[in-house]
Amino acid sequence: MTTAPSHDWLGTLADDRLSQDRARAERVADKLRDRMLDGELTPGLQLNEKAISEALGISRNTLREAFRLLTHERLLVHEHSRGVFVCEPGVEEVADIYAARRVIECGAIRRWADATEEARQGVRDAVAFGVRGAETDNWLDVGTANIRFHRAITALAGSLRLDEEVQRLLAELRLAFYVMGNPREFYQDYLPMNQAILALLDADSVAEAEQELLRYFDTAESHLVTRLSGP
Amino acid sequence: MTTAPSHDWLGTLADDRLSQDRARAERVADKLRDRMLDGELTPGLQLNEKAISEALGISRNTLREAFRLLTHERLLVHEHSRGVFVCEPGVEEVADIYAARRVIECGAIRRWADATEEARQGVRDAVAFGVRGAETDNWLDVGTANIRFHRAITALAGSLRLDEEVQRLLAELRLAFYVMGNPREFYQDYLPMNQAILALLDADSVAEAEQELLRYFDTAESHLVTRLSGP
DNA sequence: AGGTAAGGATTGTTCAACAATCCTTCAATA
DNA sequence: TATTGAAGGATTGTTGAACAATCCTTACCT
Repeated sequence: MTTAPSHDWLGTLADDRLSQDRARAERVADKLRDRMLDGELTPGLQLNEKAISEALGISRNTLREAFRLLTHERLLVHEHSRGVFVCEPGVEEVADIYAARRVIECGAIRRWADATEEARQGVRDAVAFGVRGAETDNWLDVGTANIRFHRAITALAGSLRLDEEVQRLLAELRLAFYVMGNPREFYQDYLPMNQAILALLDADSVAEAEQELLRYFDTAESHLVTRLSGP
Repeated sequence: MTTAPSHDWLGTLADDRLSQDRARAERVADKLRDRMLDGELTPGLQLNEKAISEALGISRNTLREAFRLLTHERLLVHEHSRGVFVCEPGVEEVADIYAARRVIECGAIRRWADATEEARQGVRDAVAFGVRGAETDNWLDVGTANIRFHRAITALAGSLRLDEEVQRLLAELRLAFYVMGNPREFYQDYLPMNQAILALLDADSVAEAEQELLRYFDTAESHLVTRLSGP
């Protein structure tokens, strides 16, 4: 065997290994999840086992395993002997999700002073990313920045399990967001709120920041609910 | 076809339907979970697919689905091409779990006034159940009462998703509890704490109740950690 | 119109086979 | 002796097929 040319080679190798290491079902689940969060697979749609497994060139069993993974993430619902469908969160689901977020994120933001400097910087980075997106009129970035912001808030608590749960909740919410047509109209209101929260945090006014965060939840939830129950 | 004799027949049928409807995998998962929480399947143990599927008289596929359910509950860990193992929570895991519980349960208890009367009664019932267990020297009941208490506290927030997450966290903790030999010694300290918290809540001293809850977390966590990192 | 029976389509479950991977053992070599 | 490498067995990963169970549609009959 010949020795490979000295490159910075181990880094990319580790990445490859990581993606190879993952089970096929997980990669399929990733693919489907992307399609769902992009809005290509719209809520309510039924996913046909035979058609999809043939299209992806995998067996039905493997696809079913991918379905199970996404069902656990609450992105799909499984109805016995009927099949799997893309979740369409209703008003109750949205209320439940926001109740959970209120508890988790408000509890996390209160740890601002105790959090690591790294975690605090994560919040600042998320806001900065959103500002840059707004300046360049990239409203898709503003949307992801908003999600990043709330994940950063959660990370202040320093619990991986909490982070995962919030990630699940946010993914589920994105399925509800599809009813919002214009993302700009939806997100442009939230960026200044995030900025305000960060300013309060940096001024060590944690209690006020929490109040502002609660206001955000109220407006965002009612935003969604009126759309869902409206026309 | 002959008509069935008039019985109260639909009730039992619905039950049957429900239990039939429950996938076989879930029943298998229940069986395995019981064995794990009884301490029969000790942390670190590998679960062999072939042996277990044959012992239970089910197919390997069904067993794998049961494994997935338990993996999602974080009672099992799955290592690619190596198999599934019973989780053995270490010090970092315990710290992570308690960080999450602090955020969730403290956030939930603060909703005492806003919660439904039903939810508040759930907390009282859990404490009462523990008291009864202590009076009759049934320390197993005191243990389950403690778990019930914390689930009831969580339920004050009114979010099913939060309830499920806490249930997962508590199940994971029970795997760590197996290192505690004597359950009585472990739980008898916590019952009076729960009583004190309830008394404060019923006196509408929510902030003090939260402080007491935090103290509980501190003592319980250090209890566990010293055992885990000690001998 | 309403109920019913047949049929096709889809999902549920199991099994057997093979590929891919990991672990152990053991021998060879520096 | 310690390390490397290869062979082998054991376990998991994935697939395809088969059949049962269920749902949905259609067409028919009263």
